[in-house]
Amino acid sequence: MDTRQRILDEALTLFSEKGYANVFVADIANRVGIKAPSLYKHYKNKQAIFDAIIAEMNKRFLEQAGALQINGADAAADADIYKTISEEQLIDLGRNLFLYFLHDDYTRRFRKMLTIEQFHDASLAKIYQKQYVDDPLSYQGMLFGMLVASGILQTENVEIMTIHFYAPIYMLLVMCDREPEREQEAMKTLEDHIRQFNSLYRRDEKTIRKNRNKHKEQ
Amino acid sequence: MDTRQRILDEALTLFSEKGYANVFVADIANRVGIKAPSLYKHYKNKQAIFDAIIAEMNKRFLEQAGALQINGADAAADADIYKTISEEQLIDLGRNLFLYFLHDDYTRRFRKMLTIEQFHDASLAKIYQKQYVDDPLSYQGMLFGMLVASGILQTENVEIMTIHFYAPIYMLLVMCDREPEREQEAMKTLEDHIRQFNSLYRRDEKTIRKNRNKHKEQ
DNA sequence: ATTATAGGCTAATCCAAATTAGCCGTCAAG
DNA sequence: CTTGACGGCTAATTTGGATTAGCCTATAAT
Repeated sequence: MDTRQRILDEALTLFSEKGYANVFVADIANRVGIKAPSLYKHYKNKQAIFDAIIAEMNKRFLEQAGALQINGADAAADADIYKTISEEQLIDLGRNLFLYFLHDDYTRRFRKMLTIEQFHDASLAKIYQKQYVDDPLSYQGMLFGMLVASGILQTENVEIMTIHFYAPIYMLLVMCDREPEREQEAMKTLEDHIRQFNSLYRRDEKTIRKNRNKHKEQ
Repeated sequence: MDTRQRILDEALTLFSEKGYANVFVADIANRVGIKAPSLYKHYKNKQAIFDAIIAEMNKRFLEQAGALQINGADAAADADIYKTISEEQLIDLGRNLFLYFLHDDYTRRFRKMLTIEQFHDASLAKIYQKQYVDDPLSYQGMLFGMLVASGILQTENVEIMTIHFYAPIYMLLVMCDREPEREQEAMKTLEDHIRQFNSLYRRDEKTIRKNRNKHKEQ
């Protein structure tokens, strides 16, 4: 990794721990192994480092969105994958989402930084909201929409069902950001949550039979 | 309100919008209507202002906890109140919780400040977690425990049920902190959420009958 | 070989913001 | 009526930290 990139990396680490205003240019330089003035060979000033981090995130984010689009286009195939999704697979789905967000180094640091900086600037708030709330809901919502369509799950309102799935994951995630020592507890809760979610929303045989009867009556 | 108190008040407002490090002592003084050096007649330094805010919050918080204890002690009476809770009353419960957290000026500013400062210091993280996650869950959990005991709601796991109730409220709350213009949307979602929660967990007549049969069979 | 560029360093410089010094008016207690 | 504490002000002072100036070396291109 070249110096220019290492600066971004170390700056992100520091910003995510202390917030922009509490990080000194000299701190960043130190971690990179150079002196503060040398930073200015790479970035115009401190703000430019922050902006570059946001820009890089936007880039990664677009790539990721592109990847998701492909999955979206391939919805039929995805639907097949999940057509027979078991409780254990559902747990895996949630656990993977959770652990990816929690442990992916870049995602985690970026989220913590945005948590601190979100009120400085409406645009940062929007990025946070999109990346850690709206987009996961929209992606999961698409998935659950398919599961409902194929009769695995049942609900009158897929969006609310998706919130019921994701909101606990989100709450546990931000809990672990602030109290990492509670990760074990969070994993346990996460699993219990998804089991209960599954038993609440899964279309069981009885219900299917009941619905058939309803059809006959009409 | 005396000057000493007004300083805390204005400081909290500013800290909640910009974070401690981005607020200048002169900003606080300005809003109070005095000059920066005069602040030092009331507080030793900037940090002491922050500490006093935390101390005051702890005081208010203990009072509140005391009040809750009283309710807890009076659990039998509370149980009566909720024994016949309707869907509309459940929605009110959630809406009130949500709107209190969102609109109570002190709570809102304090929460935003802690959001920004939580990673500076583990003790701040703990306060946040306790006040906006653990305590609401524990209080709601107690309530739902009673509702289950009195046969209004049914579940195998009250804690998870409580998370299913509260996590969406929490997620909508922090959404409104960062994008206040989405409050209307959040209120709508909140209501839909609770209706669906109600229909998922309410022990309906059919189920009661089913359970009676189960008893007979045994 | 020469030169230009990239990227590092040390030693200023600059500046904003916290804090201190020291003065003054007011008012309540003696 | 006078004195001392309270709380305000202006004018320094201090300081920490961002940024600039100017120099040096290595390396890559001509």
